[in-house]
Amino acid sequence: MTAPTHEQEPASGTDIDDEVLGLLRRADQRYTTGRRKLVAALQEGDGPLTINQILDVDDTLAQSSVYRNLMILEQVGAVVRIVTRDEFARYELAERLTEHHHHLICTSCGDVADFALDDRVEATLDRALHKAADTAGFAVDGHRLDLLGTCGSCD
Amino acid sequence: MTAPTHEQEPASGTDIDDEVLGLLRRADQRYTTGRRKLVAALQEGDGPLTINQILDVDDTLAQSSVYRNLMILEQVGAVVRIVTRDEFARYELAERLTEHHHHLICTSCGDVADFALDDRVEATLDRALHKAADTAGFAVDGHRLDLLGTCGSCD
DNA sequence: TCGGGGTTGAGAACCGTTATCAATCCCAAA
DNA sequence: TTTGGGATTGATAACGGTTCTCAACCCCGA
Repeated sequence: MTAPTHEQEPASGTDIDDEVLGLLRRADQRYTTGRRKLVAALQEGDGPLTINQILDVDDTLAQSSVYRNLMILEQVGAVVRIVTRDEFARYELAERLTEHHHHLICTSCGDVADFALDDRVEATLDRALHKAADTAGFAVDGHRLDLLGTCGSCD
Repeated sequence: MTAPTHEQEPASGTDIDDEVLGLLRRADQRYTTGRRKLVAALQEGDGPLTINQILDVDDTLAQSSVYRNLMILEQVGAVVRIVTRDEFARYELAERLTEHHHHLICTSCGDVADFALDDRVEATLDRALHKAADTAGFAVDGHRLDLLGTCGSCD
């Protein structure tokens, strides 16, 4: 989502929890058990998850709480909300907690997987984007690049 | 939306109408007055429009008909539905009727404007994307690149 | 001119999401 | 440890963008 701060090693495991804890604290929010389970569920998938996918991963979570906590985690900067083609929103951990990446969106089943671009390509892209934005009087704070097509399991 | 078929000159004015007419005919659909007005409204804006923006441009159109006809025009390949950040979908003429381009999405007011990238950048990007998609067993049929930031009028 | 299938448009229904609010939990002070 | 009180939870109602319904209308062909 955000322009790459190249080579910020991917925090993993409890590192992510620490980071999320800090982000929540900064906003006078607690890192409750439910929120921990939510973050854990998001770490599971290899791409952004819908609410239903989250509830499938952990059926001890309540739908309304998941919605509310995802909203809070997004405001705090720990989670990003993504809308693709279908009617469901998807959520994933913010790049500050993972790595800069893009999405493979399957136009058949709607599933979304992550992928990364070569750093060199990413750099030239970033340069071109900033130039284009400047001429349009637009202040960039990130870009979003998705690939549309058919995933392996839909062949 | 679709990978660039470089240098297909932008059909304009009645050319677009002719093209849309053909697309509709091929699906046994008529190009009625309402649909013509809809296509005209989409040509107005310099970016994808929401339903409300369309109704503002032409208040003789009925909301339910606009929704239905946009759906039909999308199935036929004349229009593309776009979802950005907010809760409103946006619609624009398909690239086959215009030109390959990308979107400047203002995270403040939600407005969306078009912009194009240098052909050279577009080409290297396309190459890198296809390579990435191949290794993921993904059949590409297009990409989507958006710039997120603040537009001029929101400074 | 007439017949009939496509199209229209006002309103109802749908469904993902958000707001509500009483019950519960958890931190901090005593 | 106990207790008070504000944050959090979760079942449910409300919301709103979009889709569906269906009678009235239009338009093309015979």
